[in-house]
Amino acid sequence: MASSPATSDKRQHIVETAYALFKRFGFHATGIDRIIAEAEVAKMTMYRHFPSKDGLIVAVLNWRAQRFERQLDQLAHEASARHKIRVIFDWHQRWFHGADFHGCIFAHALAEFGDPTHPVFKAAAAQKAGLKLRMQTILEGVMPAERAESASAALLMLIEGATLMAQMGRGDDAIADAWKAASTIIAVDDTP
Amino acid sequence: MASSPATSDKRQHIVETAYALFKRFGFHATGIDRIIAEAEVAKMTMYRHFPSKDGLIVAVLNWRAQRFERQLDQLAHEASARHKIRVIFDWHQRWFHGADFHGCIFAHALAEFGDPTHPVFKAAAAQKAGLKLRMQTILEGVMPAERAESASAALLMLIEGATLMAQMGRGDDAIADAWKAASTIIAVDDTP
DNA sequence: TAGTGGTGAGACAGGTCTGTATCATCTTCA
DNA sequence: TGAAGATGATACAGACCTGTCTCACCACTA
Repeated sequence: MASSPATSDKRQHIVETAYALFKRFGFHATGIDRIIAEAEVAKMTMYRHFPSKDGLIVAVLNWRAQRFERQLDQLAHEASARHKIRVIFDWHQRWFHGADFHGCIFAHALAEFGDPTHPVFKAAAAQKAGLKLRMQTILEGVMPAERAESASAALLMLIEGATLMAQMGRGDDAIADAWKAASTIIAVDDTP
Repeated sequence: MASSPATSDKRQHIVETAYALFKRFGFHATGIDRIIAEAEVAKMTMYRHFPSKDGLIVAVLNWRAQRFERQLDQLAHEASARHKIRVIFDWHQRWFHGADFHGCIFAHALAEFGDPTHPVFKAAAAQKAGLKLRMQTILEGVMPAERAESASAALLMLIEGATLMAQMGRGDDAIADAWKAASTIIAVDDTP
């Protein structure tokens, strides 16, 4: 092999450990020392795999975004557009009920790195754009492209808003109300 | 007077200076030294008015929430519930176009202080609850209480989501799409 | 056996952070 | 004039931050 398996293992272990700490305590509040202590690796091991803390954050966000996309891909077996959207909302409902739910790490990244030119900002914005594009593509099958564009934007806003509500402890009502609104949007926009 | 006017002036000046820095650079990334340098006050002056940095943050959030409520109060002169909600959306549209718009500072506070028992978290959550209650009260005049509860939750999610989109540079489309969706929600829920 | 690459452990530099202490200065009002 | 309170300026402590450096260790391989 080009690289030994132990190498990739260490790197991935650091990414997942950092993810758990970032999402719980935030990016600035989580120090390198805490990450390497929790991951039980030497500091130099971390800095050999990632150029800097910001580089690690970007790697964490990209890994998390890919996992998110993969999970939705595996669930996308429903026939109708309405059901496909519903599957996405259901995924969020289950996510809200997870033990270690602390809000959306991408939204948090946007909050802590407000500069649009910053790599962390870009990585977080890309995840949002990906989710919107996914829903837009689904809706384009049942409505004009222009309507699919604005409807998918509205659905994304509902999901983001629901995630914020869930972080404040109202996850159950949030996703139910969001789906009620989403259902209305799809139904109205679906019938020209 | 009980306290000299200069006292309140200094305190308020610190609050507004800290607000400008917090919303632009975040809470953890903004140090006390930078706040007092920008405000041109001594460090002890700041610590005489606020018990700690967290105390200053809470004071900033509470002041900003009160200003927000005051601004909406002044605009709430429309007759119909639909127009009253529209006024709130319009306020956000103007906000998005402001020169120093960097997203919602309350959402950012929730992101950086994830502990629900933390005073900063509570102050931020209170602002969201206040906005929802305002819209809920408006809607209760034209629909059953139960529907007003879930409709106001959906409207809040749309606003929060639109604010996130605006932070990513899509403010114009965001508020338009949000209002389109909101209009549908109000219209459908309005006719039983 | 000897070399090679990944790793662990920890010291270290240079800077920044929050919060406290000290003392001089200014304004205000009696 | 004199007292009192608010403020400015600055030094300081103790902790934490990111990132670099050195050296020893271990597994594997030629």
